[in-house]
Amino acid sequence: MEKARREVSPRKLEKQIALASAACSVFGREGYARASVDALAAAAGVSTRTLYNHFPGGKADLFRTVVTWTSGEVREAQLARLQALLDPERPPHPDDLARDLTALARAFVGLMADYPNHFALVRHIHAEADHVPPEVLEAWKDAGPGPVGRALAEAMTGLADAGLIDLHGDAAMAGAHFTALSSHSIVQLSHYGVLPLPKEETDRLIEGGVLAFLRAYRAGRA
Amino acid sequence: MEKARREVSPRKLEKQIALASAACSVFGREGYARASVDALAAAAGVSTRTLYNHFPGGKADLFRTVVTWTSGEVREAQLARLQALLDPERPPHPDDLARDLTALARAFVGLMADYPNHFALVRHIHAEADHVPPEVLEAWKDAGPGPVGRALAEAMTGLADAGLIDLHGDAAMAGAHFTALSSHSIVQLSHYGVLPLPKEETDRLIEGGVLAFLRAYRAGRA
DNA sequence: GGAGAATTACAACGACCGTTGCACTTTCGA
DNA sequence: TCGAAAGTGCAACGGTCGTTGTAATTCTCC
Repeated sequence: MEKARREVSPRKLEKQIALASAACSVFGREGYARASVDALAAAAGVSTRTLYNHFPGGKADLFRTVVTWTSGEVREAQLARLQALLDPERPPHPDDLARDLTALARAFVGLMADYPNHFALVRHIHAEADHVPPEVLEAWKDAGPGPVGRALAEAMTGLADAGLIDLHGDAAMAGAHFTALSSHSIVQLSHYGVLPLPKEETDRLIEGGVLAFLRAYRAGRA
Repeated sequence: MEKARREVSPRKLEKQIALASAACSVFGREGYARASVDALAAAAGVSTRTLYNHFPGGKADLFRTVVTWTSGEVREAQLARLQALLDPERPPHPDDLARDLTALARAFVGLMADYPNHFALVRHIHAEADHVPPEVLEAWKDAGPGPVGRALAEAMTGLADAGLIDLHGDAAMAGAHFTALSSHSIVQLSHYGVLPLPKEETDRLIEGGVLAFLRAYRAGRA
C-alpha cells in the first residue's frame, strides 16, 4: 500500500492496513448495509473507537479506502500475470499460442479464488451502484477494469503484430471476447467463485473458451 | 401470475401482485437489507399492516415471493423471444443466420432494459448469496437461468442439425459462448444496464459478438 | 522511568427498523 | 342494505446501528 491515506507515521499505517484488510473481508461478506462498525473493528482486532480515530468519516470513509486499496492490489496482480504470460515484447511461438492463452485464462479465473474478498466486494458495488458515491465507483473503475482492459488490448495487438491472431479491426473487443469466453461460464456456474466448481469442469470450460476464441481470432482464416 | 401464493380470492391476489411488483422495484433499488418494510408497503400504496396480512412471514416472505415471481416472468419473456427468433423446428435460411442471431442477441440484451427491476434484484442476489436462503437461490435458478440455458442449447442443436453451425461437441457450451460474446461487454460497460449505453455502441458490440461467434461456430470450417 | 501518543472500555444519544396488537373505517358481494 | 372481509392509522415493543465523549489504560521511544 504505497499510497498512504493521510501522510502518517508507519505505526498508524500498519493499523490502517489491518483495518482495511479486515474490512475488505467483512464488507465483501456482508455488504455495506449489513456490515456493522462493531464487526469491522472486531475483525481487525481493534476497538470501535480507534476505527473512528483512523477513519474520521466512519464507515463510509473506511469503505472508500477499502475499495481503492483492494482494487489496486488486484490490478497489480492481474497486470503481473498478464505481463508474465503474454508479454507484448516477446510473443509466443505459434505452436505455444493455445497453451499460453489457456494459461492466461486460468490465471484470470484463478484470481477470483486468490482474492475472494475483493470480488465479493465488487459484486456488492455492482448491486448497490446506486448507493455507492460516484467518486468511489470511478476510483474502482480506474484502479481495476480500466487498466486491465487496456493492457489486454495491448497484448492482443502484440499477438496480431506477430501474425498470430487477426484482430478483425478492434483490439479492445478481441480482449473483451477473450475474457468473455474464458470466464463467463465459470463466473455464472460458480456464482462468481463462491461455489467450488470441480477442477476438471473448470479446465473443460476454460479450454473450450480458448479454443472458441482461437477459432474466431486465429490468423489466416476467412 | 398463474401460481397463486396461497389459494385465495381474486381480490387478495390483486393486492399481492401489486405488492410483489412494487417490492421488486424497491428490493432491486435498495437491496434486501436497505429496503424497509414501510418503503415496501408505501410503494404498493398499502399500509404496513396489510403487508403483514398478505405475507405473514414479513419481509423475508415477501422477498421469497418476489424472487420466484419475477424470475418466472422474465423467463417466459426470454423463452418467448428465443422461440420466436430461433425456433428449433424451423431453422433459418443460411443467408439469414447472421441476421437472426443478431436479432436474438439484441432481444436478450433488450431484456435488461425491459425488466430493470428484475435484473437489479438478481444482482443483489448474486452479491448477497451468502445471506439468501438456499431455497430462494434454487427457486431463482430453476425459474430463470436453468430453463433458458437449456432452451438455448436446444436451439443451438437445431442450428447444428440444419447444418448451419458446428457445435464442436457441446451444445450447452455453444449457447453459453453465444450469450457470453453477445452480452458480456455490454453488461460490463453499461453496469448491468444501469448506465445508458449509446445505441450505436450497443449495436457495434452486439454485431461484433455475433460475428465472432459465427467465426468460431459456423459450419464448414477447420 | 517518564512524557506523550495511541488505544481501550464503557456509557450514552438519537435514529431507524421489523413486528405486533388494537380499535376503527372502508369495501364489496349477497 | 347489511354484514363480513379487507384495509387503515397509531402506538408501542425490543433491538440494532452509527457515532461521540470521557476517563482510564497501554504502548513507544527518548
